[in-house]
Amino acid sequence: MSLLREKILNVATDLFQTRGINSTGVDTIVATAGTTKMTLYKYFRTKEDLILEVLKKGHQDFHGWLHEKLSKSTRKPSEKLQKLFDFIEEWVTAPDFQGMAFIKASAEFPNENNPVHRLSAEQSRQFRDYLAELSRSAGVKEADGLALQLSLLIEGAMQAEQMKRGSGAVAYAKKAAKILIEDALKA
Amino acid sequence: MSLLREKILNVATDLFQTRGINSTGVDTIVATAGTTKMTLYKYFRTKEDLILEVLKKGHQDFHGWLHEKLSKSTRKPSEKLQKLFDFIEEWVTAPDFQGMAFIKASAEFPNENNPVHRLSAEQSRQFRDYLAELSRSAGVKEADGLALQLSLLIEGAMQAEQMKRGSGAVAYAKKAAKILIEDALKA
DNA sequence: AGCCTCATATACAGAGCTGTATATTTTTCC
DNA sequence: GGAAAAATATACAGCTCTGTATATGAGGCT
Repeated sequence: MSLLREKILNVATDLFQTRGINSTGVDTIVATAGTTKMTLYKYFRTKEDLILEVLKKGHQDFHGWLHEKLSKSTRKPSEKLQKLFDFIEEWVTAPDFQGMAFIKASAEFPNENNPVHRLSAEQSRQFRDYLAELSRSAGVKEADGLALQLSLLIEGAMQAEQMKRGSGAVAYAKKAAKILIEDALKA
Repeated sequence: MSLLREKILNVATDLFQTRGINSTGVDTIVATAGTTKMTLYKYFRTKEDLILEVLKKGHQDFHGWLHEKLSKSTRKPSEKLQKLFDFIEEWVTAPDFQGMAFIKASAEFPNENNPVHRLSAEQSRQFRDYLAELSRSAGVKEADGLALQLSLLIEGAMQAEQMKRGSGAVAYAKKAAKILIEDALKA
């Protein structure tokens, strides 16, 4: 509804990624968004609330994008699993990719009781569940196991690519995934 | 040489892992170490210096431990690659494991020009080089590729285990590694 | 004893941080 | 036009942070 709220969310998303969450003050956020603290605190109760909203939006964007891409690409569940890494590659090698929000957030808030950490862990689990669902539909018996392995490759590649752009990590993750998927389908 | 310097390093290592680097003030460090800021700044020029030293020590500890374990386990290069994930599992499932320092540090300092980020990336690369060396000695043709894939699994598993202790990620990483290694040896 | 190095205690400057209070301007809607 | 709502400008309280300055104590060495 509110343009300003969205603007603040987008600016915060960008700044958190490029400078880190704890290193980004609300003053910087409102200045970049071209508004004031009063407005920010009208839409978000605290900075922590803003962080949580940024995480939620980021996860929705990623998950929604991926799910739509997969849906449009093919209807056969077995092919979806094959296509998966093509889209992951597309996502990760996009020029504005700067790391996965929930991975970084969990590093900045290591305490397991911290709300930000909890949400990050929850999102990581949700993504793994989605991978398990894909695997199960594709006829993989040990779907949970494969899902975990694929998530390690994906999150590892995202981590690697964030640490050094153009690392080429995703291409190798893709090859590894192909081998693991084939093996899991045989079993 | 100095006991206090070591004490500060150890305390900082622990606090950085459990609370995050940016969220840990030097006041907290010296209070926990049972000393004062004057002493800390005698041994470390700035907090950034301290962070860099903590990273260096952490990496040396890990790399030294792993290399010794591998050396003592077997002399055959091909077996080393097989044993690798047993030791990784031992390291990661140790009760005091709280994530890999250089992974977290790169998330807290995303700017590629930041010294902390640079050192983190450097350590990540060094570890991958070590894996490539192991792979090459074991007779793997595409050693760099396998090394990258294994590093994704390892760093992904470390990330997962840090996010949620007892996730069992390492066990599945191990299985995946076995498949990938076999495949790479065949090629 | 006297010296010298090491560590401590304490205080503080200067900056940045989150969150709020107050007052003013702009927009919206009838 | 005129009232109600939304956004702004500005200031500030209270806290935490890094890094330094100053003055004091404690232990080893000759």
